[in-house]
Amino acid sequence: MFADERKTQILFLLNQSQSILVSDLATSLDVSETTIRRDLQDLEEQGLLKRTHGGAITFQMASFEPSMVEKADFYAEQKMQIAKQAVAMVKTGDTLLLDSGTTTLQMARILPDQNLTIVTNSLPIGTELSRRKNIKLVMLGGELRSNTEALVGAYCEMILQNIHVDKVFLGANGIDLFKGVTTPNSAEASTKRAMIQTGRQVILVADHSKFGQIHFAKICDVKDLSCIITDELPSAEYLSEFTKQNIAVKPPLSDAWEEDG
Amino acid sequence: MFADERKTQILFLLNQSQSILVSDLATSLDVSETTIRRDLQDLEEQGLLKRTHGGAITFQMASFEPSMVEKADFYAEQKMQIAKQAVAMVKTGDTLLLDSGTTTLQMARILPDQNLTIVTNSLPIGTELSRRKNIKLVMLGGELRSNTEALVGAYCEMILQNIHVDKVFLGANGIDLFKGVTTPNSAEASTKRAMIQTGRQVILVADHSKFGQIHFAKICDVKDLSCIITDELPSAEYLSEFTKQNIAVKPPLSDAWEEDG
DNA sequence: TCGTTTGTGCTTGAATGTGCTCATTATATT
DNA sequence: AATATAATGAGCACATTCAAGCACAAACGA
Repeated sequence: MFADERKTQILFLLNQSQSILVSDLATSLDVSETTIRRDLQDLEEQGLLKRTHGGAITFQMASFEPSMVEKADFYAEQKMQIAKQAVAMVKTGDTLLLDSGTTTLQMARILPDQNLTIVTNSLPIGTELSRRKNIKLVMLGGELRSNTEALVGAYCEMILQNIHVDKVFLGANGIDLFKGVTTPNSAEASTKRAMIQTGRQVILVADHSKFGQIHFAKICDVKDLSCIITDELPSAEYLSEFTKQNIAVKPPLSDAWEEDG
Repeated sequence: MFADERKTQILFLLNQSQSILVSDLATSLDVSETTIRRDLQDLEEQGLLKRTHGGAITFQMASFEPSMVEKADFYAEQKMQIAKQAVAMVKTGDTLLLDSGTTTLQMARILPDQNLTIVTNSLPIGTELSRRKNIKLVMLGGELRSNTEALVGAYCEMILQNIHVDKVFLGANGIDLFKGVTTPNSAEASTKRAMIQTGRQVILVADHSKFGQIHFAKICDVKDLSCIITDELPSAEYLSEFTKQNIAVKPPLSDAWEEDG
């Protein structure tokens, strides 16, 4: 039996049972386990299955996303990476402003229960943090936008004009070198703009898909940011511009960084 | 079964019941509880579920989790009666202010999905109403008091000074003819006082146990109320005083009432 | 024939997955 | 508020599986 025949056979067997053992394959195909492992490695590189310890499984078996998780949020894992990076910037005693958004919500979830003051305009973030003992929570008020569960408007901005925080963690839908940071809704853009005014450091959290996107309402220019946390380095063009404007860019993989911006 | 298969299975089971026990998972997946805990830890890190003591819950579930205050509520049934009475006073198009508290939370839950504007300083009420399509929600901002999940303080009152509503539904801990309406916390009392200023009609929702009680911080005099909704008629002394001051008293059993006060 | 390439199997140290124990912490009970 | 009960996390031990390097053999072209 040729190697390619064997690989086809492996895929056939796998599709029947959804998961399969290296040892079983070795027995039934009458080759050593080493050979099977090499085959599985090839097949995984071709994206045809997912290896596990002791065997392999189909992608349907491996991926939780499609039907399982309610929100078909494809970037859930990346957002968690970004959230971890962001949380790493937080120090005990800090006063933070968390904008509404899924990434900042993840941040709130993994925020350590240390002495902190958190300001937010996001209802779910508020609910999440309301149970924490060592976190002092200040909600911004205002009208609720139901799509984003964010509070916006004049009342919100009225409070923002009266506070000052150490770090603002901002979400956005698009980042473009020329058009700046943008979002679809103008009321939210206005609120986000007010948020930027309240913070010494403005940190944008955005996955790589946001680079190059442009949406209706402009929030600010790229130069108004102190730091961008993302999951994948943007193109050299973006990077050099960020460097020129002294904006720190933090992808999740690296470890040590300076904490200025 | 491989670890990844097992994790997929965990998510599948979790999505069916919204919450799940470590012990049940260990039994049905035939591994030790230690292993299940490790799986849950991984899944939590990926942002796919929220761990609790003894198991895990979905994020949707997490925001519904009843607060401590609500659990230990002996008068739940009475409060539901009061809430029904209160909701009966609401008309389409009304602008309402809902104070924080378990009775007003019940109100929010049974509020018909008609054209309404609701202002509230309660985080759980906000969460409850955020899903309603025909209700425009305005959150008051401010610092969160963790016992009551109410927003209080200067920022809250700043917004209150800028709004006006048709009806204020107020909660309190004590009602006494001489000492007035009282609550244990002075910050909340101050906020409630500001609420009273914003409304044409001030409706107090309070079960019968509150009559005669006096707490630390005074909110207002009895005469400042337009209406009291309760579950059991108070003593003749109270009733005659209320009548004298033209305050409507509404126990739940009766049906027809005039809607002035 | 030789040297090279390709496929396969073996060996070994390292990595991974799992379950157990026990001190600590969270929750429930009184 | 104090105690009892249960759940957790950290560390350890054990078994299994893996990756990488080496060895061997068959296939192939010169």
